[in-house]
Amino acid sequence: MSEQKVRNMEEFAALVGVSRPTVSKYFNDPSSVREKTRKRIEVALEQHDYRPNIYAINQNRRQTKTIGLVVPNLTDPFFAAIARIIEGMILEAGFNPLLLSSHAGPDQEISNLDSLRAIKPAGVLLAPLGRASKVDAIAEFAEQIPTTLFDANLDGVGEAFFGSDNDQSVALIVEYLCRSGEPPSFFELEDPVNPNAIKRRNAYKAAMERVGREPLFVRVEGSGWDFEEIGFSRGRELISRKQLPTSTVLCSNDRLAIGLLAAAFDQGISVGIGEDCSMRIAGHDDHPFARYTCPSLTTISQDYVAIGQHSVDTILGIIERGERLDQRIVSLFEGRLVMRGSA
Amino acid sequence: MSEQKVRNMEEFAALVGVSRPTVSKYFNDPSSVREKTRKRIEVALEQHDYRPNIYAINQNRRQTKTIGLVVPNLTDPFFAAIARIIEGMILEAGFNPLLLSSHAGPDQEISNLDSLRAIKPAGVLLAPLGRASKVDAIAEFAEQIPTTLFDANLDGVGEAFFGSDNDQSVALIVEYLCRSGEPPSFFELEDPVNPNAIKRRNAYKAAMERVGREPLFVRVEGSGWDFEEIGFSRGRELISRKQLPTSTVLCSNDRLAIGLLAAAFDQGISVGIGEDCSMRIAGHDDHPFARYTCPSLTTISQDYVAIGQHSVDTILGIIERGERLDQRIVSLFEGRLVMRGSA
DNA sequence: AATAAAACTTACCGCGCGTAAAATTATTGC
DNA sequence: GCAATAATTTTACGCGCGGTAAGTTTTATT
Repeated sequence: MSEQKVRNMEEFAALVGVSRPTVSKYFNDPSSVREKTRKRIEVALEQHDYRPNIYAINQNRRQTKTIGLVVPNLTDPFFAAIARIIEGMILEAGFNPLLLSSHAGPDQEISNLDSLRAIKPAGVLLAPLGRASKVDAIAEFAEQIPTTLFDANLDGVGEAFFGSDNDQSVALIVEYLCRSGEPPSFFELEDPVNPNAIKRRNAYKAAMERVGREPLFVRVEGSGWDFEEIGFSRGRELISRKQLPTSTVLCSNDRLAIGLLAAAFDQGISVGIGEDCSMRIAGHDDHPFARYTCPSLTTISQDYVAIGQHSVDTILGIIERGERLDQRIVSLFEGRLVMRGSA
Repeated sequence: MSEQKVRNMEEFAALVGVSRPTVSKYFNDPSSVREKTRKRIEVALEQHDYRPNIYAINQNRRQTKTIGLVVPNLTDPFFAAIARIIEGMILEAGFNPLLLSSHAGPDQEISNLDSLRAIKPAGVLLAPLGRASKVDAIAEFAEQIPTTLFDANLDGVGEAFFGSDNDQSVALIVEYLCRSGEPPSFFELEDPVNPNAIKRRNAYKAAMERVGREPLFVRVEGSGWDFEEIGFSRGRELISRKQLPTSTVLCSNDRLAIGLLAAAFDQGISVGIGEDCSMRIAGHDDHPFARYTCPSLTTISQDYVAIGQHSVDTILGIIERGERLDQRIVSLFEGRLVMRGSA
């Protein structure tokens, strides 16, 4: 590696022995220059480790090579896992992912979009907070920058939405629970912020009615994203006061279920499908930790590889074609029943 | 909000009625322009929502207002939590955090540093992978851009290291376990990648010897960051074959402990401090989920607020002064014993 | 070898801002 | 009220690259 420092593309081009525009072409698309030239540039590149100034590049380009990825809460391992998968897909497509977390706050969500606006990304994949989101501001953002939603839908916002088919997945687990024992009650927040929660509530009701059972809701107070804590503290109260209507409980998501499992343990209730168990608990999402709860959690696994891939492909398509979709796409993917020890 | 779109600072300055450089000064430091001018700019700002082009800004600045934050694995809720805290501190200091995850891979770690190099951050906070890290490349990076390490130390790399005092924290929990029952054996990976793991191993040995007990190591095979899985599968084997040397087990970290707890449950072993329990399990780190394991996990809580704050303050100091530290700082913070149900 | 096509060079402009130095304006002391 | 000084603003220049058009050289084709 040469000691000489290359200050800009002009200097680097001189070292290579070609003109600056040729070097510029190379960096935009190495295959757009002649084989021989490419080799020469690449040799020089190794000797001087020059890299174009990213700010100067993006100042003039209409579009950057960045794709924004905004998730509601990175502290939630579920979203951390999805984010990681999608990051990989973006990289594979030759773009740079920029991951931002809204930290469960609508203001932070808007602030993230503002940051992205400043960066002029080619596109954005957004998993919105849901009902807490400032929809108008997000819609305005999506007008400016190609945006697709995933996980949670906001009606009419963005080019597309990819998520889970809660009707299908909840029906799946409700039917399983009914088939294998007592029909479940539904454990959820009284006033959920997440649209999925509302869809699951309705899906549960419909599924129960379909099998001729009366839907029973256990609605607990609690706000925010501290689901484990809510599941634990409210669950403990309910169990100790024997206020649970059934001994089989389907939770609106895995994190609530993890809290409820802890509450049951705390109250000396053994959970599971064995003869000696007095309670069954199921969740939804296949949280990364669902495998290691005690007992391991029966749940629904979302197809987030499909969700991620469709989100990425859609945004890439829009970027390539340079024009928006004629019609907003909404596509839902089926969940898979993951049978474990808890139900 | 006016409909007229402001294209650049020139136009915006014209609208305000001052020169462009004055506006530029305002954005760099609002207090650097006269009160009257500031007010006028701010009024115009509300009417036209202009924002300077971030690429044009950074093209000419020697230093950007970005601080890089690299963690080994965002999928690990422990790091997700730390990252979030540090992000907040960076924001509070008036800088923009850029969070990157190394996804447990040395190549990704280097790739993250390369990305950061392109962005010319004012400073970087790096939690390295540890022994798997490509130390030379990281050291070279730290020469170019002010960098402090946290969580895991790499000898001599970066301006400073802030981490936990494993000697103190492990002694604390070893002494507690010895005081309250059978002395613990130490459950760990045979060949750990994390420097903390090695320090904890040694700290355990020293602490046991100090109380006049023989250190007993349970070393299991397994690589990577899939600690729960390793703890679970290896733990299950050990328990079923009755190969654990003691019924009190101190795990090298909480994630291993979570796996081991699941293994114990799987094998019908009741864990906890009650009369009817036949095993005690403790961890280290106070993982966000440690509160909701069954039973809840007795562990050591790292003072990552202090770790984060010192990391941020140190890098800010270097940035402000514009020069590196005379001497590398190494500062360790004490852990706190968190007594819960498992031990 | 003639021709066409591809690749490259030259020359120029524009992007949106930072920054040092010069010019202006405001403040202070007397 | 006036000069001296300090604070603020303006002038003037540069940053490192993208993009384009016209001209030149190289390569591929026949």
